[in-house]
This record gives sequence, structure tokens and C-alpha cells, in this order.
Amino acid sequence: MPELPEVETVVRDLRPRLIGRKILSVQVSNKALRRHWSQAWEKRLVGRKVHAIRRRGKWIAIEMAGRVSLVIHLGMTGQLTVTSADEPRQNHTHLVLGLNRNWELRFRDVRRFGSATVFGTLDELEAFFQEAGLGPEPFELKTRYWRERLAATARSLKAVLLDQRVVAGVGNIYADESLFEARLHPARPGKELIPSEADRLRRAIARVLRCAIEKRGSSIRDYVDGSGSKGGYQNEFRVYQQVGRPCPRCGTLIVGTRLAGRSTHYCPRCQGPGTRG
DNA sequence: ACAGGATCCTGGGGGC
DNA sequence: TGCCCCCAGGATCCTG
Repeated sequence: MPELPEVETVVRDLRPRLIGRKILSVQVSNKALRRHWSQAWEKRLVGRKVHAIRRRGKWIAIEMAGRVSLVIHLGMTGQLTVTSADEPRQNHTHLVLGLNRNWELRFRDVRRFGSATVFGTLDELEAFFQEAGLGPEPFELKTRYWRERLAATARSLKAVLLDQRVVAGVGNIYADESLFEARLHPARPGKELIPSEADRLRRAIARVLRCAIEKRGSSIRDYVDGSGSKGGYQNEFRVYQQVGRPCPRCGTLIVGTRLAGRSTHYCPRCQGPGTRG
């Protein structure tokens, strides 16, 4: 599920609920997430106060006193919520941090493509992100960098947008919505774009993501924010999951295809294959 | 360098 | 009601 707008919404929700709270206990389910949980991590967490929560791409870093951090990726179906400890636990809850004042931070993940990892030092944390090779944040994309990355590749725009090493945080929904906003065909090879088209795409990505953050993300199925509520951007989709419906710009029917291994949606007219887009 | 497929998982929806 | 097949907001590894 969660792409940048969803992860950003979760992070903003968690901040007031988590910062200053103390971790009193750690409970882990017997099912493995994408990265194996080490028992030694529990001792590192217990007794610590939460200092800050940050997002990098689709990653969430919960930073504690003593430079310990809990780093979480929500995968496809991850949910990270702060709830009263009295609230019944849903199935597929894989990590529960008991907090003071009877609160709990819960990580639920039906498909278990998500992960939770603890780092003991800032160096470890930085090395982890370094190794991931994450590209810049979409809101900090430099014109020159973006033009050059596109010019250097024959891959489709769709594949480039999904590549976290080129730009961090865009996933399948916002790739399609951004390409529609920019009036560019998802199969266009990056190096075919003229500079003005590359710039248009860069601005489209930022515009779409900002709008989605405003609507608190997209809830298709599993996504919920930091308090367990759904987002609203699924009502704003212009091409994603809109196959057979009229394009909001020109009325042509939206079509679906498969690109870069993912379902892809676009308007064959507005996003026609020509240079003009 | 790049596309495409398989993989890790569970559950929902459609067809029969 | 049940079964079978396909699909899903991600990421990674392998093949050709």
C-alpha cells in the first residue's frame, strides 16, 4: 500500500502520540516479517523515550534516547498505529510496543512484506540508508539531476518512477497519477524526453504527492493512518483503477496495461506517445 | 542495460 | 456454499 503520502501521514500522526512516551515492553509475534527480528533488540528498546520520528522515502525511523532507532517499512499491507492498550488486538499484529499511560504502538501487517529493524547507533542507521541507495526526496528533486537521470536511461518512465534509487517514495498509484498529470505516456523511454517534459514530470510528481498528503493518502484496502482511519485520495484518482471510465480531461476511456511488472493506467489520448505528450 | 518472471505472504473478488 | 484462479499501495533476485 503505502507510498510516500501514506507514510508521511502516518509519521505526522505518530509524532504527537509517540514523542516523549516511554517504551515499557516489547512483544513480537511468532511470524517472521521481511527482516528477522532479533531478541537482543527488545532490551535496547525497553526503558527508552521516543525523541523523534522521521520519514525517508517509504521508510519510517522512530528515534529514541541513546541514538537507538526503530526503522519500519510498511510493505504492501503494513499498519502502524498508536492505540489504547485496552483496544482488542487485530489479527496479524506482529509487533507491539507497550508505552506509558496505557498506550501501545502496534505494527500490523497481513502479508508480512513489511519489516522492523532496530539500530543501536546513528552510524548503523545511516549505513542502512546508504546501502539502500535511496534517491532524493521528490520535493527536493533538482532540475539538473532529474533531467540527467532521465536522459541517461532507456527504461520506461513508469520503471524510472518506481525505482527508489532514482527518486524515493513514489509507488504504483502515484507513478500513474503523476504521469497523467504531466501528460506523458508511461512507456516513453526516459532519454526521449525533452527538457521541458522532464521538468513537467518533476513538477507533476510534487503536485500529485502534495495533494495526496493533503487528503491523507489513499485507502484502497488496507491502508490506515496513525490512528486507524482511512485516507481520502482514492476518491481523487484520475487514472489509477479507472480503466473504462472517461478521462477527466478529454473524455477518452482510460486504458490499462502492464508495465515494469505492475498494473498501469493512462489516457491514450492525453498521454499519447508523441513528444508533446 | 533492461524487460519479464518468480518470490516472499494473505485475503478479497469473480466465475462456475 | 465451495473451489479455483487472479489480483493487490513493495522490493529483490534471477534469467535471457
